[in-house]
Amino acid sequence: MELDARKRKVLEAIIIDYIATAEPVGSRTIARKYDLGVSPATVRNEMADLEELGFIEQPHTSAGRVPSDAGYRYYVDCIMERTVLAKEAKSLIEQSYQTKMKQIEELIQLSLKILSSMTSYTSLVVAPHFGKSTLQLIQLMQVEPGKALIIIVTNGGRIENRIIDIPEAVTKTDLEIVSAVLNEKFKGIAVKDWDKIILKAVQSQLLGQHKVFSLALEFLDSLLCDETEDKVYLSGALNILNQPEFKDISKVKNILELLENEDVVSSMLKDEGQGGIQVKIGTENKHDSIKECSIITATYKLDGKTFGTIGLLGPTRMQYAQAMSILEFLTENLSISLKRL
Amino acid sequence: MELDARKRKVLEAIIIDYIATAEPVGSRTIARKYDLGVSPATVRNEMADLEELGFIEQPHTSAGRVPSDAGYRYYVDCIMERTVLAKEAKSLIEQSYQTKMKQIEELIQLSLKILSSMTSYTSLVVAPHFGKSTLQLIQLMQVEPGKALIIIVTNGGRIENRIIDIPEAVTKTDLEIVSAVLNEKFKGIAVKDWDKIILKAVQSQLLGQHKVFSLALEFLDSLLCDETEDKVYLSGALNILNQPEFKDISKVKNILELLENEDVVSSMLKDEGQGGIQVKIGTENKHDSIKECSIITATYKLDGKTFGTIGLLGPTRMQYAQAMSILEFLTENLSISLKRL
DNA sequence: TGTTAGCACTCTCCTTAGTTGAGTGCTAAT
DNA sequence: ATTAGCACTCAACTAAGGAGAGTGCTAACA
Repeated sequence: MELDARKRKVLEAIIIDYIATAEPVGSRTIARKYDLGVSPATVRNEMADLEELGFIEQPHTSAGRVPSDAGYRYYVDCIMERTVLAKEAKSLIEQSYQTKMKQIEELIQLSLKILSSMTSYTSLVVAPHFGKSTLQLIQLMQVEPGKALIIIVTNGGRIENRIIDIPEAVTKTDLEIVSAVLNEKFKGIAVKDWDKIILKAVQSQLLGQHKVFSLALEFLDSLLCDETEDKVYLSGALNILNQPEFKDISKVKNILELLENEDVVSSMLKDEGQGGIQVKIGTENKHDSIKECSIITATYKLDGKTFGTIGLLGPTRMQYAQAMSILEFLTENLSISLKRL
Repeated sequence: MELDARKRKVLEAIIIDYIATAEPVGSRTIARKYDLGVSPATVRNEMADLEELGFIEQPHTSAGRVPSDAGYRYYVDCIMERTVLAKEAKSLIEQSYQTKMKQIEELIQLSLKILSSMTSYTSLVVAPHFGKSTLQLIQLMQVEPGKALIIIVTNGGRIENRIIDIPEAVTKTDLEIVSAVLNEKFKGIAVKDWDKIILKAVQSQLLGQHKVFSLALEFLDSLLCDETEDKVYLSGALNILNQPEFKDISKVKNILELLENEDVVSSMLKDEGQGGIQVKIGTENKHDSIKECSIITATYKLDGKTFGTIGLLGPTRMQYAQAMSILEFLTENLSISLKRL
């Protein structure tokens, strides 16, 4: 759909003003504040056209106009120019990533904090499927007679552990043998590729030797089941409370409840499609409680492969240009930092 | 302070009714619903006395009465009888603890979920000071050349780990030697007793032998510093949104922000004093944002010693009797389950 | 033909005034 | 000591009357 230059300018003005004020925008305001060099009457005519095209709406007859979801969509796709981040903002992000971090989780948490504090929106991460990681180390050790600690380390510094009961007769040496065998079998292999068949095969092959093998394999198996779900992190959820559109407590409640449900958040973010920065505006979201929200998502990489999704949730009246720029720049930095781990 | 029987009955009726309805209670309601066998006029006289004593208040002249913090206090201390939990409630709790759990954290999270779902209040735990735990196992292992994983296990199944950089020259055997020495030095000792002096002593004693020692000790030292803070868990924070007294979004915001601050939550709960069940009502709380809330706390034990605090946060208009009973019963069960770990 | 001034019209928001009803405190009778 | 009766108070609701912002339409203008 092509709009002539003036209509674009009017639509842009309405959106920018509404994003800033959260108040319906009138023709006078536009004519004055955004010098289009035409009278309010002309603007009114343009507005009538824009309304017919579905880009703006009137809350009631005598109110100004408010952008519709379609309006925001057109703005994001065809009008908006990505903000060039101020040097200070860039160096703020870069410096935050300077601190040494040893765990992938810390990096993610840091990124979320930066994002939500810079944008005042809620930031979300759906962290990598455990299955995509490769195993770096698996080790069993005795904690006390009858109890062993089993620990695995994957690339990116993710660590999982559990204490398991073992027969009292099992010695440290036994545990070391088991560790050695498991390491040999699984090291360097992506967790998702330990599929049940391999696990079973190893299990039957080794079952005769030690009960411990089967317990360890049980743990690995449970990881496969439990950790098939993505892990969800979020930060700045309370920022929602600052938005005037959510002064109504029941809306807030619905959204916060949605955010507590990891599956839902995960499905909200994961719709990557192309990669790059994605924007979902208002009703483009599936879940009812966030039909007045927009979500901007980006993906980050580890070992060259797309790993997780990071997103920003705000009202449809969102600072798209700025938020997208920040998210883009931050995602780059995050990917670089992950590489260094 | 002694109240005569009828005043106590009137106060109790007011509190029970207000807890149930969140509406100011009038004399007529009391005379009718809670059969005291007297007329509203008599009740009015009693109410005037109770108001003078500071146990109830009038929001405005022509409204009914509302309990004051002092009123709740008197109710909790002198009038209320602890609810006897229904069998179903008890067995619900007991059954929840039947599932096998291997980590102290899982148990805590479970307890919180039970609490907040049974009471509809927000439940909180301030988890044991790391320093109180004793070390069960410390182990270093190589992840890849130049990187080692250091892991410690304390009683109660708490596990901490970190990946540290080590000189490439360090071999697996070196790491095992270091592990062995550290185990020997620290095993069975409470973390808080690894004070800096001992750490330093060990450090200077061993520094000559391996760089790894000093790195490992650095980790232990950082645990001492970082983990002096208590760990805070919470569940059901959104339950606050259901209370009519918090329909005002700014109050909710203040409270939720308070709950995000771990130090504050920790200071809110830790005021154990005697042990047993403690109640802090309204303005008895130090923090302004929860001056309209009450907190019920209890402590749970591990190895016979008081370990952590578990609490319930709700409006001052709280189901004290029921909440206290649930909390008490659950705390017992939690302590028993911890023993089994 | 596109732009603009003018104007009547609409509709929300705010204020004011009146009404209702719950609940009190006081007084006098029991 | 208790209670019935009554006048009084005050929040909450309703209705009515501006005020103001903004529109759409028409007619004049470049």
